[in-house]
Amino acid sequence: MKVDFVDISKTSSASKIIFSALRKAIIEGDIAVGTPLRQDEIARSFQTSRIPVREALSRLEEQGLIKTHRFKGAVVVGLSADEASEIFDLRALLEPEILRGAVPQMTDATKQTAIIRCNDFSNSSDPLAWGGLNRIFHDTLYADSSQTFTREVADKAMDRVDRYIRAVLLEGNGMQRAKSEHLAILEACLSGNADLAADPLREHILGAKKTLLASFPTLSK
Amino acid sequence: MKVDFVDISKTSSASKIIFSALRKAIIEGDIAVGTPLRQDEIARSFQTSRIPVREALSRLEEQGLIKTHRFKGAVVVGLSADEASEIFDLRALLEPEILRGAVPQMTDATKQTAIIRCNDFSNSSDPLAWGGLNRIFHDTLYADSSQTFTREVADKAMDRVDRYIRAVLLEGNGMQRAKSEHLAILEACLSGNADLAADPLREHILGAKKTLLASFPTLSK
DNA sequence: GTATCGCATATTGTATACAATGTACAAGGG
DNA sequence: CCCTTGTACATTGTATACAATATGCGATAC
Repeated sequence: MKVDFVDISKTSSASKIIFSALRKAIIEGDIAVGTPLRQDEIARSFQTSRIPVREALSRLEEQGLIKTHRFKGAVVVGLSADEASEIFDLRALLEPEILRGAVPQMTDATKQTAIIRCNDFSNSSDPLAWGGLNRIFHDTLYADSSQTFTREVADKAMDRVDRYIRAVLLEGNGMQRAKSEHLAILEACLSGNADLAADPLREHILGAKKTLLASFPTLSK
Repeated sequence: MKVDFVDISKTSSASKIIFSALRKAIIEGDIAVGTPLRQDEIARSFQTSRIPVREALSRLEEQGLIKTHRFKGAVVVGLSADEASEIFDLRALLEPEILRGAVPQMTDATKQTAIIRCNDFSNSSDPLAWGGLNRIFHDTLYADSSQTFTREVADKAMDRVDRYIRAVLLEGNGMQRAKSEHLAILEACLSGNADLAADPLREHILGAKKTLLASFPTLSK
């Protein structure tokens, strides 16, 4: 008899499942900014009561992805141009630092994966997948960093702007530019020179910010 | 008739009250690392049911202050020396950047407050108050920064190491040193030179990290 | 017409009740 | 004696029920 053993203690509770699903839907832009999240409706969708839904909403609010008003419910939070700009500046501060720590630790396996992920992104012809592939590539670069707390922070910062990045990749030459910048960052990582990799990453993020801000009026409508 | 009008929509729900109280108790070290948080017990303490308690615990876990295990409950999370070290590095990255943005915006009122807070800290003879006064001083310096997201991140980073800082201020010459370093930072801020202020702040934080790590074996027991 | 009030409905916040799971300890078999 | 197993208790996870509040609409007074 063959059994796929799973650690049952790691199976998710309803509230965690709901949290993850809502988080994903929000950051990917599947639930538009300003959309009210009705507890009852969500509960029915997941076939549960409102209790785990409320716990998921508490977590989401703590992440800043939604905002609740007492007795009035929760709505998806958006960003002003200034807020988006600030978050990109924060990313430009954090991620190069993470990469600087990750590069010296980078295993060959990770390097191979990074190459593949970079290609996946460059070769994808499905615009809906670009946002996810972009994020996966970045995450792979940071994978061997031991700065777990900083990575979590960077992750949450990314969560907040993810949907805007997706939008930007779709217009203008955003995708074309990202491709070539990714390639430059990747090569620096493969060469093992951390400082050499951190700089283009910083420019990559600040460049994305500029592109985003230029088209922001169109996005926030 | 005179009435103190309050915005009732801003009154807190039970879960928010419980969250704030537990958060404060945890970061100030009043609840030791590893302590299990019993829902029933907390609910009785606040005279509520377990529902709002669970929502508060969800928020706390999302902040990383506690960790829950399915069907086994929640415990207060502590830090290894490495993790603490990493968070100080993050603070050393973030807070000087926040200060750099805040100094040019700093109002006279804030400057006056900062002077007072600096004195409050220096003159306090109650060791139990040092941790709080230290944090208030830092917060005052950042008050006029417009980088709200970054400040929130820095706040949460501070939450995670707050209790260790309190411990460090109590031993050795930690307090003496903090006093003089605060003064140097304050003066740079008052002079209006942001770059001049950011550097000693960075050194202040990295110095605290060093002091902390030196006494860490004693602390984490 | 318009402004206010009162009520019906929708929605959230919380208490209570029950089900599922972990834990500790005693009973029994080897 | 040691190991396993069963069982009672403690604790968590979730469903249901109820209370508190918001919202929209029609009635009424002016």
